[in-house]
Amino acid sequence: MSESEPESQESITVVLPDGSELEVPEDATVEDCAYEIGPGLGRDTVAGKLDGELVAKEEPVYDGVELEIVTEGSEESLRVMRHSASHCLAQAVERHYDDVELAIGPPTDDGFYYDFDNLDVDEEDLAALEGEIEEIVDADYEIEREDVSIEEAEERLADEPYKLELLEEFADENDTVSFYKQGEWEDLCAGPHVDSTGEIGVVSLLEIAGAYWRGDEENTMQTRIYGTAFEDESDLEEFIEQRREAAERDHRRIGSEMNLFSIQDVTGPGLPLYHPPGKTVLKELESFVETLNHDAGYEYVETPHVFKTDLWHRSGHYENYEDDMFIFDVGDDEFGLKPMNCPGHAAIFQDQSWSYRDLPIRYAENGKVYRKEQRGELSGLSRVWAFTIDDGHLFVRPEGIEREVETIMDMIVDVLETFDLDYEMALATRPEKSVGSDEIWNQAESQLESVLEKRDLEYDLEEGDGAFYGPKIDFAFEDAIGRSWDGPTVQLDFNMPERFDLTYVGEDNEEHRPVMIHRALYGSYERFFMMLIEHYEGNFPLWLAPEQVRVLPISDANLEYASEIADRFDEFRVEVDDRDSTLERKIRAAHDDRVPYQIIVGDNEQEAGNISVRDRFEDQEYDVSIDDFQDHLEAERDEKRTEPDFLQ
RNA sequence: GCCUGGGUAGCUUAGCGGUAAAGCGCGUCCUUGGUAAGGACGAGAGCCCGGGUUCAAAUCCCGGCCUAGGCUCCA
Repeated sequence: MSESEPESQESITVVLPDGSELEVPEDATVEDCAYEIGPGLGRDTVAGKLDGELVAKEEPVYDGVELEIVTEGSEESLRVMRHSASHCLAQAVERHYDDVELAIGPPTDDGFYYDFDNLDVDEEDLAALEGEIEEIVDADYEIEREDVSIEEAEERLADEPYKLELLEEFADENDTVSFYKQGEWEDLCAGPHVDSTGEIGVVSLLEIAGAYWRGDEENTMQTRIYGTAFEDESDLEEFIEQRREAAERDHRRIGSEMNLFSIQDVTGPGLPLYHPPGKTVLKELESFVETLNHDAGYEYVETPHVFKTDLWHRSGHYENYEDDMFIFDVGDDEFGLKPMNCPGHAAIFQDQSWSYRDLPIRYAENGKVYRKEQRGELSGLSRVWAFTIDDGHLFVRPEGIEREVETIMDMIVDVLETFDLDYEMALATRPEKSVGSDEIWNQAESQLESVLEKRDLEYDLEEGDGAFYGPKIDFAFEDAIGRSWDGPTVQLDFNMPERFDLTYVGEDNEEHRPVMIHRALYGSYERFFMMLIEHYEGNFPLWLAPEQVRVLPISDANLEYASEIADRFDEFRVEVDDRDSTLERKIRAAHDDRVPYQIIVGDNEQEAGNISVRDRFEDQEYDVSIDDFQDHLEAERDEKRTEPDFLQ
């Protein structure tokens, strides 16, 4: 920050990213500053960032601001270029269609969109619009910025009701607004933009979607056209390739190919059916947490899928969650499918009296829950109506939070590392509206913080982002192609114990209120399973693979030996490919079915009493001893290694 | 819920007013094959459901169901 030197009327100070300071005249713009640093930088300037906010290069700087110059080739400049591309889209649309009303057209993380009202297009029209955009780019119109008064803007936007609505809001804070003009077309826009349409690289329109004006379903539905733009063709091709790769990992496709699960019309939306191979994977996942739970002193409980709504009134779910619950009448009583497992567990705890010596109590359940998400939100296994949580609820003394949370964190880290997932943590603290005393909040938060500090790992502090009933630690992890997912959580709850009037008798022989901890290691099995399918592209580690080994006899003269071998490996999920087919086809099939290991047996193996082994990386080895391979498989499975590594 | 696509054999898709197609998979047979597709034949489809238009509908229209992608990273 600037020193206490006397404030000059003629010059102000801006702070550059390296911490150095630059003196510039009072009315200097971002671009002026860039030229001040160097003429080369001045010429390359696309836009600027003032205190982190992206602005046009024409924007004036102010005293003490942290200034960053955005130049060509930077990520920010790509955003600027895409924003300009969205203007070209709007220009093209207005050339092709009459009476269209413009809404907004910002850049996004991987492209841009523009929203229009009164526009009727379908996907076949996109090619024509792309062609028009190309012409606009080729015409190389200069993009001119103009600051005009509010009154002047109102006149210019007389035919644009949505723009007028926006303008009204800006009018409160600004005397002037900016327009950007290219050729015959102009738009109310804060910018920044590139200097001319010729600087826009290659533009591609992707899809049409509906979008509510300002995202509010009370408002009219507009037509949104999504597109993207890149500096050059090869970047666009790479982008399309990435989308193709993501599509190839789509768990719905792989799930159907591998016969993992189905979601059928007759059974209803968002209600997945797990087929034997899929349930095999789930069972492995279940038994993994069961081991962790057992080691950490959890006891398994089981609660029904349906409860009288009395329970949901008591837990508060009915009041807060009614629209998302499946509720129905049976005779004179009202029942509801459970949207969460915690009330059932609280009811179990409540059923007897407890001493401080009994605590902590740790209940676990693979509990299926039902939430009536909006139909349009449902998608494969990632958004469903019925899903299973590897739920755990702990009832602890307030001073015992730290110790328990520490154990839970160990379990979570164990899980994430087993699947080779990089993760981040965040601590969410007390929001404005909350229940519970200052004392308990402070005590809880400081214990959570202490757990995080001890790990010596970085974490984000999300102040005020906790639930109203308690603070929490959230995990997020990244999959094999860099996508980020919400992961496990540890959540403290001061509310549920109140609602259920949960107590334990302390050393002082007085009744005390326990704190409840909600925790899940996977979150929901459905979501985690989906993520694993896409993370591994269906190539599960040995311990998870629905079929672990396939025995391929070279000819049917070796069928008997093949089944003998299969018997030797019957502690694994092993199949014999006994179809009348060539070895090549059998190998191909085993590959397509993503089996980690193939055992190949022909006359040579049969005579020698050994096997040939091939893995999914196409490596192979002859004359393998059955015992050696068996030992290896056991170790690979039990250590939950990620890749088949016998031949690696 | 709302917008835009889509729903045809177990799977992936073609056909888009005039006799329902292909590849994979499945079955039978020939082939007995040594490291990513040998060959022949065959079975398999209320073309999502309901209504309408038409001499004629998988195809066009209306309604429903399911499904995919969207539904303020603020001009």
